Amino acid sequence: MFDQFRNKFPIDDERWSSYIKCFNRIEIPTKTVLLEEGEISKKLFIIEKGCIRVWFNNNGKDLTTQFFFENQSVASIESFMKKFPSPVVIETIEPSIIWWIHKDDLDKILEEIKEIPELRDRLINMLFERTFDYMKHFVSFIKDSPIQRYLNLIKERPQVIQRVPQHYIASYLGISTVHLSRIKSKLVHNK
Amino acid sequence: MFDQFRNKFPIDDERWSSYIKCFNRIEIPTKTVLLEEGEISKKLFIIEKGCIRVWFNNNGKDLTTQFFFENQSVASIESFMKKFPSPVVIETIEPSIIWWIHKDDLDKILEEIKEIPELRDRLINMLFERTFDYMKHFVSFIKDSPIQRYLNLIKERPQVIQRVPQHYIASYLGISTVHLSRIKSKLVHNK
DNA sequence: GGCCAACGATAACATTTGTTATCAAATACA
DNA sequence: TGTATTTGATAACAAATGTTATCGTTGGCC
Repeated sequence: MFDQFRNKFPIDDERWSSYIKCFNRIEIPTKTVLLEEGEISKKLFIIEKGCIRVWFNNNGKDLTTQFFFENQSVASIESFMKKFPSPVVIETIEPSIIWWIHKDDLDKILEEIKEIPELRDRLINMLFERTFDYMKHFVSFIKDSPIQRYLNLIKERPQVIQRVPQHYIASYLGISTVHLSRIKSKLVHNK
Repeated sequence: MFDQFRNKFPIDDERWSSYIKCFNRIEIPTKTVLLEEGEISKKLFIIEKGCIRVWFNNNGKDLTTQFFFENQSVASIESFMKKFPSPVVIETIEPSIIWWIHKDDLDKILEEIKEIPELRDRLINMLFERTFDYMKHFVSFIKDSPIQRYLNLIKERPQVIQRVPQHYIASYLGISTVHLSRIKSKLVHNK
């Protein structure tokens, strides 16, 4: 899981393994909740295998805001950073293998590797990689029609189309499942 | 304009006035464009009097993303920070009195006052004050109906309702002017 | 293998929202 | 002051989207 970082930076074996020890590996089934709404996020998750969605409850309907797959890291960023109660739920949508690290340990590691800024930056970058996409997704709600959002998704994140059940995709696009079905059928027939 | 900062921090008169000199005061009519789409933002604007809207062209329609009033500062943040071409237009919607400072001068000042971190932080905070609201506005597109967005606006930014022409408000809410009219009339009659 | 739940398509109807056109009121300005 | 422009309301119609219900398919699980 972490081999991509090994050998790239001057860290001796002891230190490396002390870092690795901070990570915990769990195997969990579909629909396992990793972070509840209202809970303060203290763990960062990294996906070895499987798929996670992040969503919140909006007047009884779930509204999916993000999907994550293998090698991506997941947290309720605001909650994790600022110790707010999380507005969102983090939940698996496939049987998954997840690594997690406690915020305290992560902070310690980040503090310790200050001397190797490239590694530190690369780590931080990896952790918040998806934040930019997240923003883009928001803007697309303002700019684009549902059909356009769906086409963007096909183009930019085909994994989502392939692996995620359609009703979660509908919730991500902000439309009803029926309407998503209609859009798909229109795309097949008219084109 | 800048008196709110004077006397609060230990800066001698010479230095203070050298800073003030970096700011330029202009009086401009309604519909003056302060930053064009595609231009690289090099000026930060502060409003002494008047009102500014930020918008972009989306398939021929303008889509307003933010409004600014007295004592707020305005820039196309991404463009200003990273020297990207600006995706947005910055334009007055009232006859206005604006102060502006060039990015180079601002950077110089921020560099110089590093020794007074409180002032530096307060300045930076002031500059990016509206970014958080901006985010909130995006989320509300996903969570709320147009009626709800309008009610939120009445509650949280009554100035916008009072001072901004209705078609700009509609464009900010992401609906047609006709629909905004309908919403208003529904609110008056049903309630 | 059989059953139950999850998933997805589709139809019928309701509601929301956009479009176009028209008119009245307010405002700017020559 | 008079006229043109901007602004806002409303009606009539069209398009987009939601809701509810039904049905067939798939897949997990005992």
